[in-house]
Order: sequence, then C-alpha cells, then structure tokens
Amino acid sequence: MKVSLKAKYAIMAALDLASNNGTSPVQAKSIARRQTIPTRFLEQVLNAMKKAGFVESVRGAQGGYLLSRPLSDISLADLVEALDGPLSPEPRRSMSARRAHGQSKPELVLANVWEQVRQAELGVLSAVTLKELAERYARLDQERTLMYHI
Amino acid sequence: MKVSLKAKYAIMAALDLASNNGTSPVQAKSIARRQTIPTRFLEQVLNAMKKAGFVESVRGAQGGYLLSRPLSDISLADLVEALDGPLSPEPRRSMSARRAHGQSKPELVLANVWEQVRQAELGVLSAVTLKELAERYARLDQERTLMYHI
DNA sequence: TTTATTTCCTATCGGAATACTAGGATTTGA
DNA sequence: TCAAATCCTAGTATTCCGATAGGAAATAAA
Repeated sequence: MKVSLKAKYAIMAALDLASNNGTSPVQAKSIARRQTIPTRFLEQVLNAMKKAGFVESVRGAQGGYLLSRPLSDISLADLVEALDGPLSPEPRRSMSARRAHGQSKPELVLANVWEQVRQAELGVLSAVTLKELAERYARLDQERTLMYHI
Repeated sequence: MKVSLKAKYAIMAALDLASNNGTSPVQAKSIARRQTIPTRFLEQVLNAMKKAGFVESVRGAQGGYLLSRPLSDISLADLVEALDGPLSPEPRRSMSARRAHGQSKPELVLANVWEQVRQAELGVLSAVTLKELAERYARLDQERTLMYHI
C-alpha cells in the first residue's frame, strides 16, 4: 500500500511525544535525534501534524510540540490519511483522461475492486490506535529486557 | 494501494483477449484501439504478460496474442504482482538505511502492521479472478441494455 | 532591549519511478 | 520478396518523494 516515510515519521514522532510528555513541549530537534529523522524534514512533518490537529505547538525559545489528543483517539488510518492524503481514492483524473479511461467498460468494474482494497486497508489501519502501538512496543521492550536478565 | 497503469492495462488486455478469443491470435494494435491504450506501450505490457506466462504470442504477420490459461485460473493478485512486483514486501532497503531505521524500536512494531495491510490487500485481490470480473462486466452490460429497452 | 532559540513558510533539488515514445531487429504468412 | 506482426532496447517527459536551505516570525531568557 505504500505508506510514505512522512507518515511513518509522523507515527514515530507521535509515539515519541507520548513517552516524553511532561507538561512541557518537546522540540523537533530532540525528537529527530532520538528517532534518527532529518531535523529539518521532521519540522515539516510536525507542522503538517499540527494543521491536521494531532499536535499543538509553542513557538519561540523553549517551545516545541505537544500531543493535542489522547493516544487512544488517534488511529493509524487518521495519521496516514492526514499525511499521505486519502487512501487511494480512485486516482483523481483530469476530465479528458476520464473520458478516455475513467468510465469505460472494464474500468467501471475494476473501480469496484479498488474500492474493496481500500476498505480492507482502512479496516486494518483504523483498528490500530497509537495507544495500542505504544503498548505493543512496551511489551517488546519488556521481553527484550527479560532476555538479557536470563 | 497504488496499482500501476501497466497492471490495469494488463487486466484490460486479458479481459479483451477473453472476449475476442477465437482460436486465432489477437493483435496488440486491435486491443489498444478497443481499450484506448497507447499501442506501443501495450506491446510492452503484453510482452511482460507473456514472460509471466499469462499469454502466448505468435510472431509475424497475422500474429498476435492468446490467453494461455483459463480465466478462472488468473486472479488479480497474480496479474498485479507479476506486473508491479511483489505487493509491498517490506521495502527493500540499503544496508546503511537498515541500520538507521530498519530494526529500530517503533519500526519493528510497525512492520507488523504493514504486513497485516499487505495480507488484507492480497486477500481481496486473490479472491477476484478474471472470470468473475468478466461476469460482473457482462452483468453490468446486460443491465445497461435492459435499461435502454424499458 | 537584545539575543538565542524555536517554530513557520516557501523554494529548490536530486533521485527514482511511471508512462510513454521511438528505432529498429526479428519472425512469418501471404 | 514484402508487409505485418512481435520483440528488444534505449530515451524522454513528468511526477513524486525525501531532503535540504534560507530566512521570517515569535518568544523566553539574559
């Protein structure tokens, strides 16, 4: 399904914000360092996340970002669709192109299938919230720690 | 999920071959005309289809292409994977990139999710054979015809 | 009030992939 | 022999993606 790095960075940033969430904002720079994401690029990602309503920002020195809703309220579908655009919404085509291909015979039947695919993707991504992701990660981390102790 | 035009053309060509399948081969040119696909490009698509074993070709004058297996034996998953490559098989990354991101903490958990998405896509596409597509189309066509007659 | 720090805005760029386009070699029936 | 096909290979135009860059605007701290 091709999830862009931009969307993946957004997920990682949100998870990072969640674990480093005092009441004080977290700077893009520190997230970038921890998650090994190009700082300047992450700024753009965070900005997009802000515009989509996932985070709030504080400008100026000692500024940074804060999650604006609880982890359990954010699904991967939300994030991915916000950053990558709608999940293959039947490729937006020009009018002339639509006349040529858009509503021709097999295309019409195929459109149905692509929609099914989209629903399947959406089903998976909607079912996973950031909260669950964080828990899964914590569980993994715990297992790893146990391994070392044995 | 981003299915390339190449793959869509392949599906349309297969469907076209199915409806125009006497015992005699069908030329790329005539398929291209009916399906409004650039001829030269369709040639390449058909060639790829041949190498993947979906069609057979007859060279020279009066040559063309023939389906090499029954419609019911070809699923959309087969065609799409043959022409677009494996369905996002966990992005082939360079070694250095893998060290940076590949097996890091959140990535590991996310990999699980992407795999679920992939399975969901595969589920839908594997379930639809060309035979079913052709039938769906015929049904649509019939309905359309009935409409005009009322 | 100045300065350092941070977000915000916009432009650009390099590489890769996509969708073609093109030239011509090869095969083959008429 | 010739015309009609497929086959092979290369080039090209456009688009997207990940990233970089310059600097404006805001703001806390000095």
